[in-house]
Amino acid sequence: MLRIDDILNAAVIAGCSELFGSAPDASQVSVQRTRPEFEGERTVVVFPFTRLSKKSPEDTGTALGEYLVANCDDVIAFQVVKGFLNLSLSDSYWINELNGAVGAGAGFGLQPKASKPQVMVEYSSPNTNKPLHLGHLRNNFLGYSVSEILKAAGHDVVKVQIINDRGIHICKSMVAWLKFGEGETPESSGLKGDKLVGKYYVAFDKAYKAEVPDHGEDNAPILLEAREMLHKWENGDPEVRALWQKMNGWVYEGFDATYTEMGVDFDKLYYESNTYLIGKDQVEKGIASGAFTKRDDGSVWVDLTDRGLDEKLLLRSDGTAVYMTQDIGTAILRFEDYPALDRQVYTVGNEQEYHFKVLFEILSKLGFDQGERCHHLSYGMVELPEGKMKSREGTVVDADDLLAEMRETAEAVAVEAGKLDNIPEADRPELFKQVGYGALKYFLLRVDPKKSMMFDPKGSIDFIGNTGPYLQFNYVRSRSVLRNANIEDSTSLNISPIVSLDQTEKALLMTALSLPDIIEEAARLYDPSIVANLCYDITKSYSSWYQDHPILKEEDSDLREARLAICALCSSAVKTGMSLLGVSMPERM
RNA sequence: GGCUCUGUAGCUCAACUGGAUAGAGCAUCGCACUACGGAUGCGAAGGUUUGGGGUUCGAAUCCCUACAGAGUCACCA
Repeated sequence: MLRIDDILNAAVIAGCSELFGSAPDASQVSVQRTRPEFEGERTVVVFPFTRLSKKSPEDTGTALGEYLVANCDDVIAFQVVKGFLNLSLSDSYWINELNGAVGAGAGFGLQPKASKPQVMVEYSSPNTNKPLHLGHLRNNFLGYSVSEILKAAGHDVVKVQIINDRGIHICKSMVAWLKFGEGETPESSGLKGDKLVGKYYVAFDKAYKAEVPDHGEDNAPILLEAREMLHKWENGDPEVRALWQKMNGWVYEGFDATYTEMGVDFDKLYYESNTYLIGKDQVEKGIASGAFTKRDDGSVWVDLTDRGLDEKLLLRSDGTAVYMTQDIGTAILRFEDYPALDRQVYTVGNEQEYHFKVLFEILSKLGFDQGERCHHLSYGMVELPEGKMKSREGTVVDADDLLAEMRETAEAVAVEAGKLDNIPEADRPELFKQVGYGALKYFLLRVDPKKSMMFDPKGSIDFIGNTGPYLQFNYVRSRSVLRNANIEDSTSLNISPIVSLDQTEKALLMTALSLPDIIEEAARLYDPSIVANLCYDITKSYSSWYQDHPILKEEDSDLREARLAICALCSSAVKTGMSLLGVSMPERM
């Protein structure tokens, strides 16, 4: 909240106590921004106090308003409308805030580094035989953005992913490559490694389906071969392991290229082939401590019915691990790797909500108190106009294709608008990425993560209206103004306290100044959409203000300086906010 | 069937977590126009917040209920 809000909160409580003889509970005090159609900037809702004052809302508001004007230096006037007490703050208050924020420079809105507990964020974690698609883009952008937001809020963040590099699915691709591949490699085919392996996964499926009518689903020869290969892999067969490493290597090269394009990164990688066995020991410990129970058939279960959940299998009767077993092991491994870790955040689709509820309960049951602080960053599916993406129907939107399309669209729009004359040839590819990827990231992140969202590939993404490029365009314009004013370091701007600001300017300032609160809230809720919406609010207000408030042409030098500062603050706040979404802002476009 | 989530303008999304007359963008129509960068700004039109009850000064938001959609409830991952 704004600095003034703390003061107002306290003053309202003190005022009630003095005027009405008893103080309201802190939770009853609500200070919010005044709606633009009314005079003033901050509003106190007075209904809760009528019980104390035993007066009408209007009289209560008036009494409180008079008290606040008398006792708070920055409150210069008030107005009561129905049960709402609207307060006008002094120009000097806003100038002070503006000076403070501009003085903080690029650090405005950011908490000191590592001033809060260490958090691990897991995201991406793809299957290694399918290329990345649109759903992964939402996952990656979300995970990356939440990591950046947590950092900005002062947490030390460790970005990780678990790579699903073993199992029957990998063996399927390997079998198909041996049978049909004729030694094809990324180099020989010119295909990206992940695409090449994906191609053989599809080839396997095709061959398998052809065999099913004659042999049945469970006895198709090619499936038996894959199972045989999985056995060999588990027994460490050197040839199988070598092939496995070769093909996974191709996939990683392909994925890395895509991650680089997306602008996401990881501090540490976990591989399922290294962690899939470690959960069993933890399950054994759980049996010993009484957290889990072993049944007569040898299977192991956890009973969570007292927590409103079900019983869940942790080890099969033959002693082999299930998915949950691995996740328990991996989670505990991570707590061991990072002893200071306060919690883990898992960026995984909402179809696994139940799984993570169970996982966190189990961690608590095993004595890890971090369990109750862990968070499943659950997100909804990205749907197409014709419904869900289905590989069988060929409606999967490939990540690399989409990124390329965004670059091309950015270029086409720039050419169409005749914007490239002043952009050196060498800088253009980078610019098209900034604009194209900015549009895509903003589009995917401005929606509340938990909601499923609609993506229309044919309509593509607009570059006007509430879009990434609109924010970039206004950023570029404000940077241009600052350049023309020869302002290299805006922290040196210092606004005279005698400048008078109009209502539009105060409202704009109020919006931009809320960046620190919004970052904190977004970190608390693990929700980048709040940051995206703030960036839009600032930009929209800025653009409207810019239209009829001359900056460079303003003749009053104090006012000119103040407007330059507003310009600097808005552009800096939006740049910071957008960087938390993984969107980089061009200087020219 | 049990549990979870969602339902807001023609479409895509907001609404400070219970506050004032529910706001933006797109699309439609109109206005500004040699613009400190027009990838702009302003305005019009568009709503019984899925229906029905309830709680209270006050509900898109909380409770109950009906309806619609999604997910989940595997010795799958």
